[in-house]
Amino acid sequence: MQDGTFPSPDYPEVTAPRRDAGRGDAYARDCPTRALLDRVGDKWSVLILLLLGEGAMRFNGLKRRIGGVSQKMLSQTLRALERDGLLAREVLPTTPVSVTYRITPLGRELLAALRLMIDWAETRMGAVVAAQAAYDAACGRAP
Amino acid sequence: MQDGTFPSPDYPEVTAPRRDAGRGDAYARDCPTRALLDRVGDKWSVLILLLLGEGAMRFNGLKRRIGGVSQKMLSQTLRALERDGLLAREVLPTTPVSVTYRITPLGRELLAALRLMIDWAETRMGAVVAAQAAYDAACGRAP
DNA sequence: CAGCATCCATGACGATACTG
DNA sequence: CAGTATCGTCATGGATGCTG
Repeated sequence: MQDGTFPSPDYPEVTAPRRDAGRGDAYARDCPTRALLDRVGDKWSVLILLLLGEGAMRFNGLKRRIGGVSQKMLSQTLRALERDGLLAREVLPTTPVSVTYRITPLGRELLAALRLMIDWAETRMGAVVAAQAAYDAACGRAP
Repeated sequence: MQDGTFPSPDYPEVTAPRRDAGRGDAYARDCPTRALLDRVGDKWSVLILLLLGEGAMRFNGLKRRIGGVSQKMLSQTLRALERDGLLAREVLPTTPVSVTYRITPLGRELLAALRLMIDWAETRMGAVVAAQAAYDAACGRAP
């Protein structure tokens, strides 16, 4: 029971989050960077790209490796990443069908940029956590 | 009417998004990287860091430059970034008070990593949009 | 000027059940 | 195995009004 229109109720739009695009915002937010950050900021995309960076995987393989993702979110995120051209989906005509997901060159490019962020996080989030503790000590419950 | 407990209803937690941290997730999601991606993925943080990268600014200055942010989100995001140690808040005792926000060295580090992502987006999001169009043409409404 | 408090709409996400 | 469909929840974030 589907009339065929494409975007399902919660289909993630990548190009334009459909804000007030008419306004002349000083710093436009429907720019490519915002779209990328939306994708990268969601819960599973980066995890999936990281895993597929190690090698191609099947649906349930990903599900097991991630462990904590619902199959709704997994398939939804995979479809979005495929649509973005960041990964490729191959259907092998076995019985039952097996589907393999593989990162594309474009996805690998993004992953490289992503890894710099990840490296920064792993070396410097300690400083961030320390700053948070200092902030909370000073303002949160000061005597 | 506030009993003094710190986290307000919608206070952004950076360290742990309060998932099922008890589970032994194969790929833990309450890692520093996830926390960073949550911050970076929200709507205003990156924009604010970029603006403050150009120079210190006041509250309403930021609000004007961004144009589209509510002051709730602006102050909330600024407070979170300050708590993370990514920017500093200085109160000048003028009349009325003026408050200046300035990026910290830590914030500048993050901004540098961020800029690589932004550069990637600006050069390669064209390819992503093309992939989306191809995907939609093939699956969305194919004859 | 620089915020905080409150209400409310949307939508992201998870749980569950069902299919080829 | 690899999904789709549906429903409920809860957080995100915008609008509005008030304060020092």
